[in-house]
Amino acid sequence: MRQKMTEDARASVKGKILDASKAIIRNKGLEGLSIRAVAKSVGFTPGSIYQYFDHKEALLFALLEEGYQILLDAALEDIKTESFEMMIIGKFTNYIKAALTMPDLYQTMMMSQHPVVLNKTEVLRKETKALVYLNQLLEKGYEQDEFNDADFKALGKALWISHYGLTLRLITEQIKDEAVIEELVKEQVGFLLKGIRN
Amino acid sequence: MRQKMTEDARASVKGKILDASKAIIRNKGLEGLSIRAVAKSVGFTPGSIYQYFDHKEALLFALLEEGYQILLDAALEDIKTESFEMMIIGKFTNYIKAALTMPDLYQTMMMSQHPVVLNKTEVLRKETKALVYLNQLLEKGYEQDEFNDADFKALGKALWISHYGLTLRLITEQIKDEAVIEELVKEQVGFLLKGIRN
Amino acid sequence: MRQKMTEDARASVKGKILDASKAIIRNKGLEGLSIRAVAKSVGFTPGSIYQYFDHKEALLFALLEEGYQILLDAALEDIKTESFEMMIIGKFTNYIKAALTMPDLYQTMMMSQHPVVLNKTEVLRKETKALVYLNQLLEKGYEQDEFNDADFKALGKALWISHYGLTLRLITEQIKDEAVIEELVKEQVGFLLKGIRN
Amino acid sequence: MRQKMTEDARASVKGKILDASKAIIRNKGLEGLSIRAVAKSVGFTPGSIYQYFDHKEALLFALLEEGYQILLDAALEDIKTESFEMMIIGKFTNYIKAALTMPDLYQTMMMSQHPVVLNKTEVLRKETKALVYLNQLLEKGYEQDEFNDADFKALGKALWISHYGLTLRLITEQIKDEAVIEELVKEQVGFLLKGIRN
DNA sequence: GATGAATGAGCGTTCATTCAT
DNA sequence: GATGAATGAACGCTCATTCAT
Repeated sequence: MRQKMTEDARASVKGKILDASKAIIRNKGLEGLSIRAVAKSVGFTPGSIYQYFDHKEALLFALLEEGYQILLDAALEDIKTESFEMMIIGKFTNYIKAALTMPDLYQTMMMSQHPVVLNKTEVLRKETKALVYLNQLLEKGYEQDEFNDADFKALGKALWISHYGLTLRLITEQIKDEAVIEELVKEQVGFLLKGIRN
Repeated sequence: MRQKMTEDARASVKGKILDASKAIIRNKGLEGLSIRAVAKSVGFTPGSIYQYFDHKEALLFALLEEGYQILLDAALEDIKTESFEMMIIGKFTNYIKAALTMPDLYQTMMMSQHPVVLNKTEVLRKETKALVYLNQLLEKGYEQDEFNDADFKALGKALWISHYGLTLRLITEQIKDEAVIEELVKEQVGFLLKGIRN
Repeated sequence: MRQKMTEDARASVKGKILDASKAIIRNKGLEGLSIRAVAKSVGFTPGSIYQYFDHKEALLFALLEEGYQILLDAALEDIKTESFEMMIIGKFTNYIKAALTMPDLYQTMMMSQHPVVLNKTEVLRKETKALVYLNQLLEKGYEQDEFNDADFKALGKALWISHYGLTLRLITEQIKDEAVIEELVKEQVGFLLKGIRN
Repeated sequence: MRQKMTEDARASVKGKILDASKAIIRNKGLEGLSIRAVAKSVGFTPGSIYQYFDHKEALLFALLEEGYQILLDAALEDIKTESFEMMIIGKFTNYIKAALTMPDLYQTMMMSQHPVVLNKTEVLRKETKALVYLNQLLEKGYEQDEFNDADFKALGKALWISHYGLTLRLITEQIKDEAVIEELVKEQVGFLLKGIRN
């Protein structure tokens, strides 16, 4: 019982550390994230952080893990729309908005070559969960006569890669206007679905 | 004459420094690039590097400049093909191959928010040279009846963003097999042009 | 309690650092004072100094602060004398002796144009504590009929400036003989008070 | 003959180097004076400076030499006044104004402990030329009944030391208003001569 | 006489990590 | 479990000076 409470406490402290880290990244960028800075922000001393995370890298991992969850949630969140195309557009838009709340983290995660991270983000050799879900959407669109027959797996991948490029451009070019973003998503998805629309 | 020889020598040393820098980036990543490491690699004292580059940033700039030129050359290089679609695919493939020879540099360049760099890479608000060129290709395809009427500017942008996402995925997922790459480009471009092909 | 002990230890280490710094300045001059030199002298790694002082400047500030206190104490120290003139001479002499124990520091402090330092040393636009105190002495001398009426504020300032010039000459010309110093102070003060002596 | 022309040319180049150095000191302070900076400013390369000055120190020497001459000229310059007191005040004022045109150099010169420099600036053990001249003035003032009998040597020294302190305070406190300066000199000299005025 | 590339030594500073308490 | 002092290794950078050309 005591054990369990301790576990909870541990998790809660870990959470505090992660939150502080995210705030630091938001304000000073990834290079601003130092163990010292995190410790100071949580009211700890540098050494104490190591009670919760073995290395700085472990902390970063946890951060990426969290970030990944947020993105996934954004993509899976239910959306009421008239058409599958609108739904896809809506989901991508939500996903992008989520990514834009943590640009540095998003870039780091999506470009990490660490096997554990890659395992979740890889899209060319395997499939991300989000990608699987996207394919299902396309197939349902076909079943309900919104789309023509097509190689939905390949199309889903093309859609994903396409929106990935867009997300990174939005981050780098610091475009935050939501209307503009939605318009860009619409265009990008529009061109890709143009050939299969009924 | 003497002047010019000196200029040449200078340029040659600069080249050596840049080459060493690229090698370091290739082996240890961008964070491994330190003035000390470069100096050691070319057999200089750290201070000597400053005879050729004012700051570390200046060295990085030169590196990006070089990289940008290589990419541009790859994209503009003449290609003999039967169709515009094949040409676009060929050019993207060449561009991507070039990018893959300098993955860290490519990422750094394309994600840099430094105004001078951004000025060359920006694509949402402005247009890169490569993008302008791509649009011309599409229009010519239209004039020669290969493509339907369409918003070529928007389509060009969509193509560019799409291949950009693909390039970054190839880098991150470390896919180097040229056949695979060409196949992926073909697919990606294929979906985008599907709707306007005659 | 534990807190306080730590505080003490900290202060003691800080003291060690300051002492080492003073020794270095004494032996190699102000330009010889480097974080590295200080660290080596106290048996630390350069980085460790930063646990106690945020910048090199902060270390220098602390040094000046200490020096300033020593000077002030020397000037305010009680002296038993028959006359106010002797008291003034005695105080100046003490002050100068104190300054001569830390010549570089004294010069640095008195010539610093840093606002925080200047705030304590400025004498033409404002008044130093020592100067205020000197004026009081002169006025008491007037009340007790040792001095004539005069513009005591201006006279105090003249006395201060005068002894300041003397102190710097003693430092530069490296005169350390206390008898000589006292004689010089006597002369200098003597000429300035000559006109108001009763 | 050729030899002589070369000597002249040498001197002229030296002069150019000295002028550039002074400009640098004026703009960036003494710490801004680097061989590189001087070389750049004269259109030379660093190495060339060493053809004219053996070390940086030699360059500094020459600078001090020049500065000393300027101060001396300022002090010896003829002044038409009604009284010796006014003349002394005038000469000190001129001297101070000259010093204020080269504050860093003045401080460096007056605080240098290098024997060659000290030989010219020493005032406690020996006498500067300016000091000898000041004593003559005081004696003439006595001969012409403006002043009482007194130890003129000591008084001259006191005057010199006093104005020296004032000059350094003016530099440090950055007071440049000529009216204020003259007033301060008047006061300072006034108090010292008060006791011997007829 | 001038060049200017190169050295060598040094500077202030930062940071992940360790470990005795 | 937490502390926080200390390390050790690195970083970018500056400068007086030398010397082959």
